[in-house]
Amino acid sequence: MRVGGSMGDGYDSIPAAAVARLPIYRRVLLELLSTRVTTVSSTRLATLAGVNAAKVRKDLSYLGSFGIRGVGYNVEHLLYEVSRELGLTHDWPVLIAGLGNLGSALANYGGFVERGFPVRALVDTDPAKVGGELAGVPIRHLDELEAIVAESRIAIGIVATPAPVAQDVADRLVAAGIGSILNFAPVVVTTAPGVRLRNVDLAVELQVLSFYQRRHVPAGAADLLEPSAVSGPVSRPAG
Amino acid sequence: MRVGGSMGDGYDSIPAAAVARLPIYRRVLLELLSTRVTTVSSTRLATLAGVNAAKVRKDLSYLGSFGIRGVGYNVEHLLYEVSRELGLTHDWPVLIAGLGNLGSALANYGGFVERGFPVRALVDTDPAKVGGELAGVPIRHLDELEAIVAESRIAIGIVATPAPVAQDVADRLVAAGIGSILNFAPVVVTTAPGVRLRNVDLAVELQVLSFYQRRHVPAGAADLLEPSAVSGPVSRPAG
DNA sequence: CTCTGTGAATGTATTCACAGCT
DNA sequence: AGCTGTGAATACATTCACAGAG
Repeated sequence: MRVGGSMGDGYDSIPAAAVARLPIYRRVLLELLSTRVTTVSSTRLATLAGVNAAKVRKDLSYLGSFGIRGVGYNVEHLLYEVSRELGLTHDWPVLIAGLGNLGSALANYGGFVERGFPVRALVDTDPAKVGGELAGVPIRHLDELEAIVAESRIAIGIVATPAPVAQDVADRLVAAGIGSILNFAPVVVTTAPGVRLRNVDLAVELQVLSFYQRRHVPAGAADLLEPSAVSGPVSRPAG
Repeated sequence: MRVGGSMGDGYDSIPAAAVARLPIYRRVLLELLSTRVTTVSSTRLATLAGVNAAKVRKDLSYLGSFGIRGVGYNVEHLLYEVSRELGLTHDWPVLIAGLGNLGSALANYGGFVERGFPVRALVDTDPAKVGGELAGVPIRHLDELEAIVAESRIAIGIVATPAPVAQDVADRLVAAGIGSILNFAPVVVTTAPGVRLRNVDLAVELQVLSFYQRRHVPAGAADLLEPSAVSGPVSRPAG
């Protein structure tokens, strides 16, 4: 994936790769807590998270020394520490900009609110949509952004617009004072340094799978691309 | 991120981190092609992809030497080479298992078919859904998996079920002969070696953003978690 | 004896910087 | 001159392996 370097502020002492795994550990810990398990070893946590035990111990050691040698980690305490490190001791209200197929889907998807990211505002520019609502949240016009961000204390903006307007919308979100942007539009957007930004492409993972499976072509599938006549003239020796 | 190691087959000479970026380059190249640009330098490609030029050149060098010194890369030819390397010279029909909020959303999302992953089959176990259709694709019962996989030449199975049944469904997909699985259920699933598998959590990126923004708490947000009474008893020195 | 926490070792990824082609 | 392709250098991440706490 696609984890960048140190994301701007020079504060992070925790490696980016470890940060990216904390949410997985947190999910496992929540599951363990709900099944009344009170203690967990690095080995068990590793199995449930799909990584190896040394990695779990190293990752958790960046947060402090919360385990007990010979015993393991207290599930509830570790969950608290991981949540605190991730900033998930409180909710982060999000706004979704762009309510096409993907935006609507994300607005209805319960997984965000479940993990502490309630969808508090929806904006679009389509007059047919503005004034309506989705998942119980009113749809307002993109132009009202500043007011919405202020009144709803929005922390993170999710961009789910068509590619051609994604950069524009991201710029407006930043101008409205939003400090973090998650971009799902099929284009890379950029922001001024200081704004936390992630570009996510839902189809990337499929394409990666396709790479690793490419030697097993499904029989009978038609080719879409051929080495075209135009690519021939590129002057270089064959091979 | 969340890229694993070498994904099983010992063939890959291309680093996993580079593979994960090829889809981004491909997207940029498609955009350039549609705007009639015929040549692109590593610097320009890097800007559009949101990475640096040295990385672009190194990544592309794993595919071969397709650039022209002093000039740049031929857009159409490079697009072909990248597509070929990713296995995207033909479509990869996918099946979606589980049609709750997320599964339905993915079925309606046009981004998959646009990038060569047509949704050819939908399965669920809910009698109220089976027999109906979504985005023009009939919904069938999970039990018909083997037949569906064979008749529709399914290459990749997408799991979007509730967490408790995700592992079961993944096992059935593998038993039905599917070689790649993309799991969106909020739980880590595992498979026998040889099956290509990616576990994706849509909320992970939000949690990572929350980590990097956690020192800027939205004013007035209520705390959800407190150091609980239970976490106290963990015996270790403070600090 | 069990299991954590962590230095040291190893393995990957990124970046530099420049030779060499156009 | 401009730009690629790539060894060498650096930075980052993972894994090993074991001392030390319980």
